[in-house]
Amino acid sequence: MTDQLMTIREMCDAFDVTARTLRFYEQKELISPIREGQKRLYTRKDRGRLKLILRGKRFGFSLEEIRQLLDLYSLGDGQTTQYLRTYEIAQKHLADLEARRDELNDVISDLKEQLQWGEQRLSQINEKDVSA
Amino acid sequence: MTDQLMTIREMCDAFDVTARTLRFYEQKELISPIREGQKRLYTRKDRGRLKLILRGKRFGFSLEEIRQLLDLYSLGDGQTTQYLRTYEIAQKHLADLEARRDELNDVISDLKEQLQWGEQRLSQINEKDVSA
DNA sequence: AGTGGTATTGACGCAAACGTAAAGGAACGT
DNA sequence: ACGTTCCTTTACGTTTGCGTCAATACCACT
Repeated sequence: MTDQLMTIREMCDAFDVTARTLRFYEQKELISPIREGQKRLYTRKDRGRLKLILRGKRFGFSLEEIRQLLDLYSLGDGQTTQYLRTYEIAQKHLADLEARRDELNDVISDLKEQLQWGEQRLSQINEKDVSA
Repeated sequence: MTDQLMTIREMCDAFDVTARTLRFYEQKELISPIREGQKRLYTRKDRGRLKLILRGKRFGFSLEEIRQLLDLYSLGDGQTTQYLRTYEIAQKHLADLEARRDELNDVISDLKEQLQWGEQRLSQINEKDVSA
């Protein structure tokens, strides 16, 4: 299985984060590894959550916002009582993400235009250099 | 024209930021409004830059990174000596942005799956309620 | 018993990105 | 002249997200 337990060091190497970071996330209740005596052991679930945390950070979410998002993925076991609310929140998040993607596409288009404009200027300069 | 000059308050209202934020960005040389006596007056150019700043923040860029991106858009006047370096930086940013968009699309797909899964659970519950 | 490697819990430090007074100038109406 | 409103600079405070010791503990060798 992929249910391999990993030490903190293995996690650091695998995800390119420091041990301090992992303990910090744990303190903020973003992940909750098993304790074998003193040592922490990270499960597949922890790895999944960490992956989402790092993703969230890349998109400018605060750790607190990420914690809320993580809760979305951690149901399937608990009662469905609160699920309707969660569902609505998730819908909003989805809309937000899609808006972000659209905006990101716009930014990419703009940047590409700028670069093409720059390329033309560069080629003009090169022509000058050659003809001089 | 849209070359209307705006006061700091008008900017705050238009972009939903505080005056402190605008002054802070100015101190960091992200924007550079005109000075009429004591007061700041923001041009169309300033508004364009602010828009990009806020966009950048939404995607998790630091202000320092945003400053570099802004420099891309503000050439066309200065020397092209440094442009090659800037061009390379821009290429990297572009690749980064496209990777982000792809990742964002993955996240959106995942979330949609989760939601559909949730919808099925909800409809099952509703059936129970009806048959009870 | 000593040495080395890895983990753990504090605790303090720090940069980024502003918030929040404090104190004062400039323009305006009355 | 006075109060009000809007802006200014200066400067200290705060939160987030970790970095960086310091002291301690566990385990494996030798």
